[in-house]
Amino acid sequence: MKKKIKARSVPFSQTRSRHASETAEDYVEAVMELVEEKGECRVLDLARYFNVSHVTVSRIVKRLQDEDLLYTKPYKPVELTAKGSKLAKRVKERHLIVLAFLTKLGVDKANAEIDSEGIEHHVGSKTLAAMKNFLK
Amino acid sequence: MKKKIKARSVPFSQTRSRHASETAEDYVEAVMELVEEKGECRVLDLARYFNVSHVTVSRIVKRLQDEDLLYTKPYKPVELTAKGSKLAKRVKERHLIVLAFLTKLGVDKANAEIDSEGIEHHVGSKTLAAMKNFLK
DNA sequence: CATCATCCGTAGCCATTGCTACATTTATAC
DNA sequence: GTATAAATGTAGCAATGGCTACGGATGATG
Repeated sequence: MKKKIKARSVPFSQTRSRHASETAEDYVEAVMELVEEKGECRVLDLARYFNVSHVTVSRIVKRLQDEDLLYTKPYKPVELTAKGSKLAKRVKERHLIVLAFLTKLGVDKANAEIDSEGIEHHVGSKTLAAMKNFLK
Repeated sequence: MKKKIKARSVPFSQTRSRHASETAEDYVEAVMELVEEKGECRVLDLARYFNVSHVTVSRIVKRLQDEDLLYTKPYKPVELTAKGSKLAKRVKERHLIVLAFLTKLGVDKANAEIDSEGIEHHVGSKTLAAMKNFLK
């Protein structure tokens, strides 16, 4: 009486790389925000933003530079590449939609902000469209 | 003209432990499902379920046993402890609510299943309540 | 231009979650 | 009961993201 195990679809296939992608999304979004807020984005700004040490930031920035999402030189500010900027805009737009969606759903501001930051990475295009539609 | 960097609230404070908790939630839920489906849950069942090697599963099972969520002995099936069972029920209920919510929102079944698996871990009690309310 | 605080990089540690390769145990078949 | 297949464990490697400790670079201030 053997039953086939139904493998979970996409989300569980590559947990580690998924997390890395989420990190990338968070970082480009943060860089964009910080540049808007104060003109430039330093490693320490990101460290404070994410509540991690500057070492962690610096390593991740290095990786994202290898992925052509960020650009920086030693002791210089962090900037978005064209690719990073494009991603950041998409991420931020999606974030704002999720936030507005949760708010309209009746979630208070504080919780909507917290949950939207976690949820946003898992909202596919179909779900995003449905949220947009709900907002209209 | 220094601006204070607004630190992001909870979600970014402890990325690693958050991911570990998500893993715990996924595993207890999977064990519960697999036990329901085929009477027992083996390491290899979980490996197929999550599309990872049995080695990865076996190490995680060991950790979750240390956390008193699972119980097993070498070469024996994996079972939920009372604590694990309680968590699994909560997780599954939340999962089903998120899935039903996305479906009612107009997302097709396939995408609702994919996205709900990612979203569920980030749905706080307030957001969950709002989703439940929407379903009524 | 020297000093000093701030910023950033490097070294090196740990935990988590992937993996392959190999060993061992358990169960099945003959 | 023995051989074989399947399941599980163990060893050891890599990538990612945490950290502390330390040292070098930058920039502001006198």
